[in-house]
Amino acid sequence: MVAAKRVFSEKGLNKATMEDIAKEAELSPGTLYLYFKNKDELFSSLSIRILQYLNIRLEHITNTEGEKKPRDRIEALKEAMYDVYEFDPVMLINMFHLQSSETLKNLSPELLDNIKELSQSSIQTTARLFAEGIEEGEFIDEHPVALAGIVWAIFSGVVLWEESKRIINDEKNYLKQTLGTAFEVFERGIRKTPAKKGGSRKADGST
Amino acid sequence: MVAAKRVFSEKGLNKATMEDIAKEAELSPGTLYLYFKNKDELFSSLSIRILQYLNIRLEHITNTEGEKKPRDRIEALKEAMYDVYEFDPVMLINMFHLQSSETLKNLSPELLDNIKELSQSSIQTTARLFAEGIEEGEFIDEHPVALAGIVWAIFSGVVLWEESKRIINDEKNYLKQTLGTAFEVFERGIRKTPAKKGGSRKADGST
Amino acid sequence: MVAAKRVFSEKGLNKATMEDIAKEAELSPGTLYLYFKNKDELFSSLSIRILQYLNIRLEHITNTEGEKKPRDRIEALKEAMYDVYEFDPVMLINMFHLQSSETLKNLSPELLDNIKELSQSSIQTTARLFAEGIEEGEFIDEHPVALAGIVWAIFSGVVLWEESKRIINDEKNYLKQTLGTAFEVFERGIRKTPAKKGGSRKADGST
Amino acid sequence: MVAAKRVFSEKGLNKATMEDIAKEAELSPGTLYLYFKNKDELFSSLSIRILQYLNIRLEHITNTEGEKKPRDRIEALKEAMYDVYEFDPVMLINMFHLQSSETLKNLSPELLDNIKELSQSSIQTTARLFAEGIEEGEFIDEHPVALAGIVWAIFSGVVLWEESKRIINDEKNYLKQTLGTAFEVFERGIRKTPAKKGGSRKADGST
DNA sequence: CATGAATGAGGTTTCATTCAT
DNA sequence: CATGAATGAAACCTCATTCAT
Repeated sequence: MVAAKRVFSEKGLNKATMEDIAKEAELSPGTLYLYFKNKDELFSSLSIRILQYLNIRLEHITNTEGEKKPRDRIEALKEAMYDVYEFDPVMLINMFHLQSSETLKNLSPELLDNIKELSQSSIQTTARLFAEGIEEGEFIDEHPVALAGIVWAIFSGVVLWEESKRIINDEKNYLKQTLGTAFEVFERGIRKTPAKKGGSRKADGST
Repeated sequence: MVAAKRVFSEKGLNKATMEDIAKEAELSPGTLYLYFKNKDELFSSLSIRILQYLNIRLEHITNTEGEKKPRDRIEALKEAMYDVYEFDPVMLINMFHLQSSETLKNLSPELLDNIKELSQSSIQTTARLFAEGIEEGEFIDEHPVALAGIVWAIFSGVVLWEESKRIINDEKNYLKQTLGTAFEVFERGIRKTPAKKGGSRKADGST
Repeated sequence: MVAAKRVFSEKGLNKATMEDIAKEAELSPGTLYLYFKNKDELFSSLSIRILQYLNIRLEHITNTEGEKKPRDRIEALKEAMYDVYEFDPVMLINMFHLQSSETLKNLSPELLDNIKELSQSSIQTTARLFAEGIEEGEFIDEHPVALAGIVWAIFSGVVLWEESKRIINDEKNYLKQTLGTAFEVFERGIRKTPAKKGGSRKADGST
Repeated sequence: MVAAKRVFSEKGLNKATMEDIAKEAELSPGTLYLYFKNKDELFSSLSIRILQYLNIRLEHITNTEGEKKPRDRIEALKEAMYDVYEFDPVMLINMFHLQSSETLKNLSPELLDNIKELSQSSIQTTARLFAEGIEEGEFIDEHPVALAGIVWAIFSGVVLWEESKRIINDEKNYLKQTLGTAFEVFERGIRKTPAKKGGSRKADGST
C-alpha cells in the first residue's frame, strides 16, 4: 500500500504500528492481514517496490547504452542510483536497514526469494556494464561482479553516511555532491588508462 | 557491559530484552537501570566503545606514519577499519543502524554529544591523512574531508553489503576481499599520477 | 465501568492495579486502554459520575423548590449531599482526594474541563439557592458563592472527618448525625432573624 | 526529618521516592530505614509533627482564656487553625489525605496510637472551649465534642476546598477569607442569644 | 552508625494478531 | 471482503527494601 509507505517513512519500522498504517490506508487493522501475513512482510513488500524500481532503471541503462565511454557508463549508473534515492529516500534507507537485520529471518520463503532474485538481478545487470567495459579494454581486469558489489556498497554507504551526518550534526544533505565525488573517484580508479584531461571537477564544498 | 554486547550481537536491538541482558550479566533488571538510563542508552554506550576503538586505531596511524607512500596510507586505513570490524562485527553493524535511526532521538544530550564528538574526531583524523597526501602532491586536489567521508562510506557500505549477501544468499563472508578491492580502486582513483606498475593485485574471484 | 468502581472502592487509587480491574471487569488489561488513556483517567472518569449525580440532585432541588422556607432549603441540600454520599461513599472520598492532588495534572484537557465544568455548575446551582434566600431577606447578606463554597466545604470536611474517625478509632459511622448538626448550625448561622423556637433538636451525643 | 517534609511537600506522597528524601537529607537510603520502619511511617511521622503543633496551639488557647466572650473564643480557634495551615500548608493537606486512606492501615501500632492520642487530645481541648461556653449559657446546648468535630471538619473542608479551587480553576488562595466567613457563620450558629450588633463583617470579595 | 549497590517483584502500557460478525 | 473490539503476552521501567561491608 502506498499509505503504508508514508507511515514507515515517517516513523520508522519499529515505531510505526499496524493501526497507524490501517488508519492511513483508511482500512481496519484486520484487513491488512488479508493482504500481508504480518508486519514484517508488509514492510518488506515496500522494500521490494524500490528494488524493482532500481532494476527497471538499471535495465534501461544497459538497453540504451550505445554510448560507450566508461565515464558515461558510470555517470549513468550514478544518475540511476540517485533517482532511486529521490524516488523515496526514507524507504531506501529503511531498506538498507532491512538488509542485514533480524527482520529478514521472519520473512516468508516466497518473499525472501523475491528479494534474493531482485538483488541478484540488479547486481548482474550492473556487472554487465562493467564486463563490457573490461572487454573493451577500458576498465581494469577485475571481476565484474566484484565491481558491481563495490558500486552498490558505495551507493548505500554514501546514502547512510549522509543521513547519519544529517541527523547527528544537523547538516543539510550533501548526498548529490558526495555521491558525485565518490563515483568520480571510483570511475577513475577502475579505468585502465588515465583519463586524458586529468582534472577533478571540483565538487565544490562537498564534504 | 561486555555481556550486553553478547546479547545485542545475538538478537539485535529490538529482539533483545533487558531481562535477557540482565540474565547474561548475572544481574537483576533493576541494576541495569542504575548504570543506564534506558535501553537505548545502554545500546548506544556499546556503539561508543567501538567508535572509541576506531579513533584509537586512526590516531595510531597518523602518529606512526613516517612511511609516506599514498598506497601505504590507504592500506593502513583499510587495515584499521578491518580490525575495527573484527573487533566486533555485529556491534559495528548495529552501530551503522544506530546512525540514521529514530533511536538517536531518545539519547541523553551528553551521550549524543559524545557520539558527535567521536564521529567528527574520526573523520578529521582521516581527513588529515588525505590532506598530507594532497600537500605532497600525491593525491588529487579534492577536499580532504570529502575524501574522508567517502572512505568511511565505502567502509560501512561494504560491511553492510557483505552482511546482506551473507543473510540473503547464505554466502560466506568475503568482506576482506571486497574491502581490499574497494580500497585499491579508491586509492588508484585519488592518486594524481598513475602507479608505476598498472596492475591490480587480482582480488581472486571475490565478489 | 461499574467494575472499576468496586476495585477502587476496595483498594484505593494506589493499591488497585489495572489487572485487578481488568479481572473484575472480565476483560483483559489491554482492553481497558481502549477506553481509558491511562489509570488516572479511568479513575477520574468515575469521579465524574459522582459529580454528575450531585449536579442532578442539586438541580432537582432548585426546580422543585416552591417551598420557600430557609430551613427547608438547607434541609434539602443536606439530604442531597447525604444521598450523594450513600450513592457511593468510597468513591466520594476518593474524589475528595482527587481534588487537590498530583493526579489532576495528568488528566487529558477534555477530562479536566469536564471536571471543572461540573464543579462550577454544582457550586452555582447551590449559590442560587442562597441568592434567593438573600433576596427574600431570610439569609444574611453574604456573597452567595461564598456560602455555597462553605456548605460544600462543610460537607466534604464532615465526610472526611467521620471517615478518619472510623479508621483511627474504629468508631461506627455517625456521618448522618454530624452532618445534621453541622447543617443546623450553619443554617442558624446564616439566618437573618433568629428562629422562633430557639431549640437544637439534640443530635443525641453523637460525634 | 525536616528534609523529608520538603520532598513530600513538593512531590506528594506517591511521587516522592525514598531516594529523593535521602538525597535531600544528605543521607543514604539505607540510613532512613534505621530511623523509620518504612515509607508510610516516615510520612506519618511528619503528620504527627503538625498534629503536635496544633495541640500546642489549642492548649495555649485554653490556658490564656480569661477572656470569656464566645466570639473571641471562636476567633482564637480560627487563628490557631490558620496558623497551623501556614506552618506548613502542603503537609497539612497531605495529612488530611492521610486520614481516611489505605496508608493508615500499614502503620505500626505505636505510631497509630500516637496519632489516635493526638487526634483525641486536640478534639477534647477544643471541646472544652465549647463546654465552657455552654456552661456559661452562651452557646447552644449541643454536645461539645460534636461541636468540636464540626469545627475541625469545617477547617479541613475549607482547606481542601480552597486547594481544589486553586488547582482546578487556577484561582488564587482565598483561604483566609473563606475560613473567616465560615467561622463567623459557625459562631453565630451556635450562639444562644443573637449577637447584639447583627452585622456580618463582610469578608469582602471572598468566595 | 552509616552506606549504597543490588534487588526483583510488580506496575503500567503497548501492539501484533485474531475472530466472530 | 471487511471489520474492529478484544486479546494477552511481553516489554520496559520503578522503587521500597535489604544486607554485606
